[in-house]
Amino acid sequence: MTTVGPCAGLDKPDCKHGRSLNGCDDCKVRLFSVCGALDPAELDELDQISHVKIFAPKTMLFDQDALAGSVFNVTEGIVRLYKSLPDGRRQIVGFALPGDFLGLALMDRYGMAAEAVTQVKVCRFARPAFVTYVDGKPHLLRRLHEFAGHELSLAQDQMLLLGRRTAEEKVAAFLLNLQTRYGRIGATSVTVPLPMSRQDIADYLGLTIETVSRTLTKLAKEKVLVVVPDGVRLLSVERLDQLAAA
Amino acid sequence: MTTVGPCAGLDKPDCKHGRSLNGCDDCKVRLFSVCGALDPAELDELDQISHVKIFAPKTMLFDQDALAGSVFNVTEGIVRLYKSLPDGRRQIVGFALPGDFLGLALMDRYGMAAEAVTQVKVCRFARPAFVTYVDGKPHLLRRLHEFAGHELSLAQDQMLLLGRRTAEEKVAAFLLNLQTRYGRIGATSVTVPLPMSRQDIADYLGLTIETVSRTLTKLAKEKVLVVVPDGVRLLSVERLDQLAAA
DNA sequence: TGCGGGCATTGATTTACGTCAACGCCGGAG
DNA sequence: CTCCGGCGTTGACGTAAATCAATGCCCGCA
Repeated sequence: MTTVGPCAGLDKPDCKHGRSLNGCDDCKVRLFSVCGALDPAELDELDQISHVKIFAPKTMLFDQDALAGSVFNVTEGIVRLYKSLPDGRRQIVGFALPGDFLGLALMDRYGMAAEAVTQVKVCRFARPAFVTYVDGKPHLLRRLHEFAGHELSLAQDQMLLLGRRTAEEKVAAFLLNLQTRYGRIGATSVTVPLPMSRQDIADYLGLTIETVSRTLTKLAKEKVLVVVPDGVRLLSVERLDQLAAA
Repeated sequence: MTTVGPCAGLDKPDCKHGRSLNGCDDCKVRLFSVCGALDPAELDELDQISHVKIFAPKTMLFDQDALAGSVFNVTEGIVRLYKSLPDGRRQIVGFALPGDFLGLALMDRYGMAAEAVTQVKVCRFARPAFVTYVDGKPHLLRRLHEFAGHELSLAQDQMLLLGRRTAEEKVAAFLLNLQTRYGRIGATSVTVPLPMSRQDIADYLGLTIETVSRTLTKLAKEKVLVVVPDGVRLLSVERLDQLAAA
């Protein structure tokens, strides 16, 4: 099955110069993602410049301030996006789930680093090719802009969370938010997987691992949730909502 | 000078159906703002749908979650943009200076509230008219998108600040940042005006007024700056850089 | 099957920042 | 000019979360 020639050594046996067998057609996240704005012909064209790539857990998609050579559409797995201070303090600015687009701003440098949390599958596009592609498609640019606007709004919510909420409120909001996002990509459940480490959660919420851990145990003691391996099971979404809202 | 008829009661004697005498031509911030992407003919067209409006200090441009009826380009003064929690805790997500655009995301609701800090002068556009205007102008959409990308990047920097920096680092970064922004709109000086209250600064940095005040006093004692009426004079930008960076 | 190394939890203690409270300054109203 | 109310500063004290420090758990690996 593994081919020789231009495809040798690529991640997937169904490689067709880096694309999956049916290209975007069988993409599970297309409708949620920026690609949802495209008609079949445009999708085909996009297919030509896309490359499927798989990243192992803990590998880096790109580094903070590196030249933005590519943009990505996440199709499987979870990516942590973060900024670091010279002394090592880290702030995770977001977790990218399937359907999320990395490099939305189309700027010439990534302003943050991106690392695979789980195994991650992406559609990669060379930025110049993607920008050229977008140039003749105002509706796609419009869609990108909508996504960017949404991101901006989320970023501002996160500012409110980081600046003005208590540890308990932060954790509650985080869990609910994650549950909602899983739901949108078709994984509705009261069991919320947490593939990222406690350190990741802490760096996302502006806390320490100890505080995250203590807060989860506190919520567990209050029967709001149960801590399970690699996740939590929510017992009272209602109560969690209360905590997160005010 | 004050006209009767359709212009009666408007803020400015040079009113021409809400526009200033020379429209965008004499706009001081045009080149810094999204309008910088437009050629003279387009500018003229934009002029037709713009209305100059003046807001007194402490008046509201729009409220959190209100329907986004207008978008604005700030031409004079300072606007605070904030989100509030039901219990009154507030996070200022940004201060808009001349040249800044409010409603970049073009979404149907403002996600935040906007209040004039000083007297504020804006170009107001009805959102539907503006969206229609943008629709035929991909280069303007591109420019809006660039601005949104920049905003997003700033928001992420602010997350890092809120989540991972100390009070002193926060204040230092805030002052330098503001100085840089004043510089970009042609007000380069080591004296940084602070027209906003201590409460505003605190709500921007995720601190209390007391901590902001104490931190400024501390920096003053260390001869890094001098607190002056409605501002600070920076004595050692170098030292401030050190504090802000790491 | 036992060993080693992350990762998470838990407890004891510290601390940066918040809270509470008093006071001073300044600018507008009478 | 004097009073008043808002804003900023300063000090004393409290506390949420950080730090420091074990200890436990799980999982890959010999």
